[in-house]
Amino acid sequence: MEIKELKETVRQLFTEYLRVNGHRKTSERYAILDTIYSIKGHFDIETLHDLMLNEEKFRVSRATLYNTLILLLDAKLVIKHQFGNSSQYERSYNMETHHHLICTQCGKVTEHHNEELQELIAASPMKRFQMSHYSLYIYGICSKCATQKRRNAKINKSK
Amino acid sequence: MEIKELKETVRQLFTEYLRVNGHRKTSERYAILDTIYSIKGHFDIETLHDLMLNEEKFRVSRATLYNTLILLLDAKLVIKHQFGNSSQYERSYNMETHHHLICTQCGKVTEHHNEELQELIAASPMKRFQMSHYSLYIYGICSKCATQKRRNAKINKSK
DNA sequence: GTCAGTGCAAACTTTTTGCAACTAC
DNA sequence: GTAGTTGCAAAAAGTTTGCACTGAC
Repeated sequence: MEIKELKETVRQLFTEYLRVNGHRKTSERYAILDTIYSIKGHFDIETLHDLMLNEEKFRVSRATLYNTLILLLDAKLVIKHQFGNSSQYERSYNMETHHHLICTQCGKVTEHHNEELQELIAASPMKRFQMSHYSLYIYGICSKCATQKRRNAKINKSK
Repeated sequence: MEIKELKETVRQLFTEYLRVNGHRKTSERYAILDTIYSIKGHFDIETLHDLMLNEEKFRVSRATLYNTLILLLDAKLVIKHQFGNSSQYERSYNMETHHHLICTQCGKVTEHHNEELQELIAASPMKRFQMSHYSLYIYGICSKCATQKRRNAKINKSK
């Protein structure tokens, strides 16, 4: 799906969500949704705020960002992660499910695809619990940090 | 393993960790470790602080709790979660791997065991990434909240 | 005796809240 | 016109930091 088409679709979904739940259609809300669906990876409130200001020349308060994100989470158009210090968000409509590799050394987050795993998690039988979605965070050392570590070990050895 | 035996083991592991890394063996550190290994589920700093004060009659500052938890994380005797508002911690030595079911309605967290899933995740091939551990958070509605929801829906209907 | 570790309070960061002004309906 | 929404600033909540004092080595 093209980006323009995608944005149109989520905009419609959001409109429907707002209608059903009796919320108002404000320009801020649509501008936020639009910006979010221009971002490929994760983002936090700070980044979103700056991006809207610089790229879209649209200024919204942080309070509105927090408020709107609650709606978007509820509308299932965005998902929330909590690695790092601040909450991270990510667009979720039409996104392939993916898992997160988090480097405990440098904090870098990369995506990891594994269909077999996805299916097994989705099909995992849970007593008395209705799953809506899930997050898998895999912690470890990324290749860059591993190389660095080996290099440091070598230096220390030769000292 | 009995709880007393477990505490003794982790105490030895921690001692070894402190020795190797040139840290001092303080009564605070051992008291914290001991309290943590008395807690079965998750806890946050606040809870740990109160528990030490009330159960063990041991007063430590929050700063020391944060400092010590960094050591315990590094020593792999504790793992950290980030659901909810504050960071959650959990003892990790000799613990069965488990996944977390998080109710998006009431925030309640329960454990979920699934060996097949565990093994598949542990064996999942990842390019250029050395996994150390992982966390699987499954979001949804717990049975209690689901019942509540059905009840509310019924009331609204009959209105 | 020395310096890592501790407690305390202040600082900082992220998120929430109260309120006046605004605007979608 | 009314009530939901916004922006702002203040407050709250969680975590980190600076500094004087303490105690492990």
